[in-house]
Amino acid sequence: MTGSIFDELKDRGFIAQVSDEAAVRKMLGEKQVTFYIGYDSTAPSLHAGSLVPIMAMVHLRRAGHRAIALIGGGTTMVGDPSGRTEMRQMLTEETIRSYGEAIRAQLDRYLKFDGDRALALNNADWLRPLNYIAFLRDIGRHFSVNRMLAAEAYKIRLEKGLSFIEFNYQLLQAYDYLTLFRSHGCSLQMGGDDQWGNILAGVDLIRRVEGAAVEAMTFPLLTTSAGAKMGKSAQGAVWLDGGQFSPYDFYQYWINADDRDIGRFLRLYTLLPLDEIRRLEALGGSEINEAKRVLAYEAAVLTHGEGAAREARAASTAAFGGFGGKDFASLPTTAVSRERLEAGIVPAELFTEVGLTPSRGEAKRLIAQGGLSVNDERVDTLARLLTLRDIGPDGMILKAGKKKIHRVVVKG
RNA sequence: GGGCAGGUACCAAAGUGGCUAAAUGGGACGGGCUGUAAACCCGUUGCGGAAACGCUUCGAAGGUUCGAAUCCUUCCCUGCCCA
Repeated sequence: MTGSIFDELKDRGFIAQVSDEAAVRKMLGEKQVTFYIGYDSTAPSLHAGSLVPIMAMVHLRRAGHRAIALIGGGTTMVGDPSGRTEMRQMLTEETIRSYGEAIRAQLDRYLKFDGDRALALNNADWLRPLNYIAFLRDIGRHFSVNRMLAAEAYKIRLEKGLSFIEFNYQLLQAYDYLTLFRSHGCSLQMGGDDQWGNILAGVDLIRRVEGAAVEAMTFPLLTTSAGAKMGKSAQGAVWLDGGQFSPYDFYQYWINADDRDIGRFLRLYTLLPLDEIRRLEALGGSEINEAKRVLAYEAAVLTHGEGAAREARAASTAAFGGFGGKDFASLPTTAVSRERLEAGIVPAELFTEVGLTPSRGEAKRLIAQGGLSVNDERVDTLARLLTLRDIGPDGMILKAGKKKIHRVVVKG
């Protein structure tokens, strides 16, 4: 048991609000605590925005505590209105189930579910069978509509519209906490700061029903220094699934971080000791790129494993570094048939085909603006055909803008 | 259930019969400068086409018209007020 895990989290910037700081510090320092974080199954993969709660679980688990990752198979059917301007799209049961499984598998990579110190549960197991009337009488009566309506989380929705189904979300989440308290002795719930109200509702419910004191803690909702939401890139969401967002792109996401974010990100998204982080963030000028490489590599190791992280780093160095090994093999690559290359392909077609541009029109626009290049030579005419001759020993390197790179090789 | 106001491109928001692929702002993207950063400057921003031009888009479906985001009908959805 690491006595100072609470302070470690605090120093790393993980803590936004705590129900009772002294009590939480004490319990985390004295005994094994069972804590939980819920993940709703709204997408087939988690993205970089979920990394903070994941890292918090990793830290706590390493410190000897017991982690419960709660897959929201039941709550996702209702949809959390907190902080949203509109109602979530309703997903089918089947979709929710498959998303939930994918997310569970993803979390397993960080938490290593062993059924003892780290376990994955699904709230569909206890929410689905609920009886409406019984639930209203046992649980619903403890909730004050007046108080709920006054909550910040509902403010926007009271202006734009809030349906009854969503209004129930908080009760279900509170009931989750109660259930985990009863079945697993769970006494700490964490989540993003937008979950504060929902989490406290659970704390209250447990106090009223069980007369027990349990705790709550939230993580800051991060934006980048440029004001963007965490986890959005030019390519869209920064998925943690390598199939949806390649390790190379993942690595690049961190490399491209704003200078001002480096220290913060190193603390949150790597397990490096604070001393080392302080050294890295002190680097000035272009040397800060060294810190970015460490951040990108460490983050990639945690999410994609050491091998993939190495490859991503090598590809990145090859594409941008100038010096060092020319390891283009790890760049995202597409194979094109020999026949088509012999005939020649117009750039707009090939760039769009490999996904560097969303449409031919966009590709043409970029050509007109000097934004496309092949083997580092600017494409300045729509007509220039790309052929076998453009394929070098490392293939043909296509670039859209300065940062989006793709490699084309001959098929077979 | 009744009354009123709305649903326009990624978002916000103009447009009320042809000059509108649709003003403006934000966002995003590209170029320049740099350090694969920020700030700043310039540019682009429906799809196809080298272009001429064609095609699809203004909640949905029908209709009027030479011509519709704009007029009519029905339907779906949202907000406000009343029940």
